Amino acid sequence: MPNKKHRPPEPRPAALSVAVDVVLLTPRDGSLAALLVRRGEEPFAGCLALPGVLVGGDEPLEEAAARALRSKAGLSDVYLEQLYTFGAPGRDPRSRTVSVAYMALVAFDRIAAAGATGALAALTVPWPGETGGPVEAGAPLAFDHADILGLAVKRIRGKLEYAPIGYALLPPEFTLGDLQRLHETVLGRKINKDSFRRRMLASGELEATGGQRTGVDYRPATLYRRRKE
Amino acid sequence: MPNKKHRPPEPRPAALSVAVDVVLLTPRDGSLAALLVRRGEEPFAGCLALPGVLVGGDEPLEEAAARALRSKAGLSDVYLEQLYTFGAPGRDPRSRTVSVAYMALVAFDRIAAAGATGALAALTVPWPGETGGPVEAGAPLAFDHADILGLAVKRIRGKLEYAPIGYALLPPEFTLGDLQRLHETVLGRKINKDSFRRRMLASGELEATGGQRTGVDYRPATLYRRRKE
DNA sequence: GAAATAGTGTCTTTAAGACAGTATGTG
DNA sequence: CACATACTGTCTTAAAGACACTATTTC
Repeated sequence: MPNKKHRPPEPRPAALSVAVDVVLLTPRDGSLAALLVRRGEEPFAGCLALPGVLVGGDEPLEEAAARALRSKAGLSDVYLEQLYTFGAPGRDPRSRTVSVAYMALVAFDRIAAAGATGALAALTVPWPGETGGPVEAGAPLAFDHADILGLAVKRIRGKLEYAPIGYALLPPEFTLGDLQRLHETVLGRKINKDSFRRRMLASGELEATGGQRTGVDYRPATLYRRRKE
Repeated sequence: MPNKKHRPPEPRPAALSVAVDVVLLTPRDGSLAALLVRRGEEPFAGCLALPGVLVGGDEPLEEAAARALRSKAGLSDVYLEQLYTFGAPGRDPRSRTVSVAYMALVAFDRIAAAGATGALAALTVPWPGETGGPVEAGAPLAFDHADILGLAVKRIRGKLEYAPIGYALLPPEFTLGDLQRLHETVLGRKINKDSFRRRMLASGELEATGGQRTGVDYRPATLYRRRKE
């Protein structure tokens, strides 16, 4: 009988609000940035927040996440991955809301191209640490969105080590230097060049196009594309 | 405009049911087993299911998961970790229910000791694959619980490679052989003895007690405990 | 001594980091 | 030519797997 704490009476089941929030990350000027929208309504009116919507009664979670991106940022066809579910009772002061967070990584161009249609407001999130945790985004974020953002960055950095993330963020043909700079941006640190080259070339993911990068001040680099197979 | 599919009208926000389901894993006779309870009610009456409850209106998610274990299996003080959230519209035929899955790993003794009080019904899940995916548990599982179980096993196996999981499942003093057998049980495959010994001893997590395993038919092994620090 | 597991020592392979040195474009 | 980056080759280190061998208990 190790726990003699007072137990509350069995809670009665209740219908709760279910929301999705989307962390859309993008490499921008050498560091990671996240898409944020400015809230018009209370609570947290005027604050920055992750794009999110309430889930419809017959709507799949991932579809709701896609809808959030579409309606708040004008973006479609983004690969979304579930991140974590946040459900602390006080996280939304209005009513109990459980939020399923999703994350995605897209090239900045796509956000910029869609920018006109959406209500998106801010884009740069200076990222201090390396290990995750709440994030400072200049302005304070609404709700627990700083925690969500922190977890998202931690997750994407972890995935980069074993998953072929990032090819979708580069043009069809790219150099190993491009790829390394992208990885460094996502990871937020320099990585060893020799080891990176070896690892990428040994992965079998790359194939040389035969072409070279032109229009640069220095020795042109071999262009690669991601192998189809 | 890459996507010209018909878009449904914006769904109206709705209050949904939020549940938690708990995957309680335990090493048992050399393989992983999961705690399942037999459902009394429709739907899926008579089927095996993961212990779960609906989340109370003011109840944290993790607390609801602990309550599920307490009420359906008589277990308290279990370390729970959020696994994934399942929310496909058809997963519960009665009404739209989003389920936040949690997982835990405990020693079989604790389940057996609590067994009398709970309504627990089945305990052994023969585990076929290594990579996750839906699971056969002998009997068909209710709802999408086979998928949840599959993801849980995949996750615990992944974590074993870098996290000091498992010490809580052994008595305070144990041999390297005990620890290796535990890892092999969780992973579902044999692992290299030499490498395992080196890795464990080099991890700094272990310290020799000075004692030896007695009462065995063969050379007694050094006993270790997990280092406090 | 046989059986069974515990534990040690060494060799090979693999991957990462370090670093020297060469190659090739621009100014 | 200097400069900046691309690329190659080699050395070292660390960790994993393989394997041979020794050690210590019970029967």
